[in-house]
Amino acid sequence: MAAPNNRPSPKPTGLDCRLAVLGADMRLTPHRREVFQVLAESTDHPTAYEVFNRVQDRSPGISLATVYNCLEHLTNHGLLRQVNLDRGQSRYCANLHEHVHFYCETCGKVLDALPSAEFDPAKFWSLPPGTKVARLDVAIHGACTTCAAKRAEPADATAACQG
Amino acid sequence: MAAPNNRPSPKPTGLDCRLAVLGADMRLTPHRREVFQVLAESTDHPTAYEVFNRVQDRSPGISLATVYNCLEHLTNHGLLRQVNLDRGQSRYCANLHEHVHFYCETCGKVLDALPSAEFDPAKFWSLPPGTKVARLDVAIHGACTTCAAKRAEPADATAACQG
DNA sequence: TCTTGCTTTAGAATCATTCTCATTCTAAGG
DNA sequence: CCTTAGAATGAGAATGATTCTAAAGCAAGA
Repeated sequence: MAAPNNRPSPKPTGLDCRLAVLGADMRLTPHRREVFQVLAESTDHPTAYEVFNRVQDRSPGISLATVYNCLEHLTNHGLLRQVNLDRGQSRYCANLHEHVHFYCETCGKVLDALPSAEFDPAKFWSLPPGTKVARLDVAIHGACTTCAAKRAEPADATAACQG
Repeated sequence: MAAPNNRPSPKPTGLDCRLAVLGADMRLTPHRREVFQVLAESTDHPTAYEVFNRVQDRSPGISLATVYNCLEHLTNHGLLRQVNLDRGQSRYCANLHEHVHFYCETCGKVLDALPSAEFDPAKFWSLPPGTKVARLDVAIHGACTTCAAKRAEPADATAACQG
């Protein structure tokens, strides 16, 4: 059953609705709610450790292991997306709309990029017949608006590295 | 510690040409050549450890650290591509043609998928104006021909998980 | 030959993540 | 309210991939 917690939220917010609907078979503990809430309020794709730091403001006693557990559960239940760019720490994202990630190689910022057109991977890349596509993981690497502008400035001679 | 470094390549093969042209400013040591050769002969996107094992057949004394060094250098000089699918070991790929990777979530196989049509990321995903795209990292997750066929068989009832 | 600097090596160190296990909490039944 | 089974939590250990360190090795130029 949808596990309405013992007493936490007096009125189900949009957030809780989402949690209730999508994670129907998951026990919604306060920690999980707060981990999710932190992600829902973030647009910067925080790492597990950053989530840990932010959740600590509300739940000072929470442990990093619990944050990892919560992130894993929420991800497994389709409430979060794990974002892996290169090697290094995983990042997490509560934006469940179909989107891809843009990674600024200069400042490290990660942006969501929404699809602006219909897109069928099988149309653009030749896969062996019979292959079944489950999901597409796209990371666009480059320079964000700010960094691209900075690099274009004539002030720095070393900027002439490449187009 | 037997390092037969005193012997440069006898005659430049196609492989060496490629190494010479692309890695112009890189010293081409025997170990680097062999690491590259192993990758050039592989189509299965081996991990660093798998490369290590294969290189050991030719250079029994090579260390894992050296393999990592070589992989890093070759990657930095544009002779190899590092492939990161989810978290876990990086894989390496000597196919420098524009392509993306298909990852079979059932058997773990990684296939190259060549573009079958012109493709402009900025056309399909809305990026802020001024953004500069350097490269696209696409991983198509799904089931390869063999695994998809197995799953479709009526023998296993649990296969009905999803379409 | 001597110097200088890159390469290689073994092992230690690092870092993110996962695991272990004792403890605590939750939901349901009495 | 009390009990109980099972899930969640926390602290710290363990893991595993990768990187770093320090000490040789080797190559090319002076």
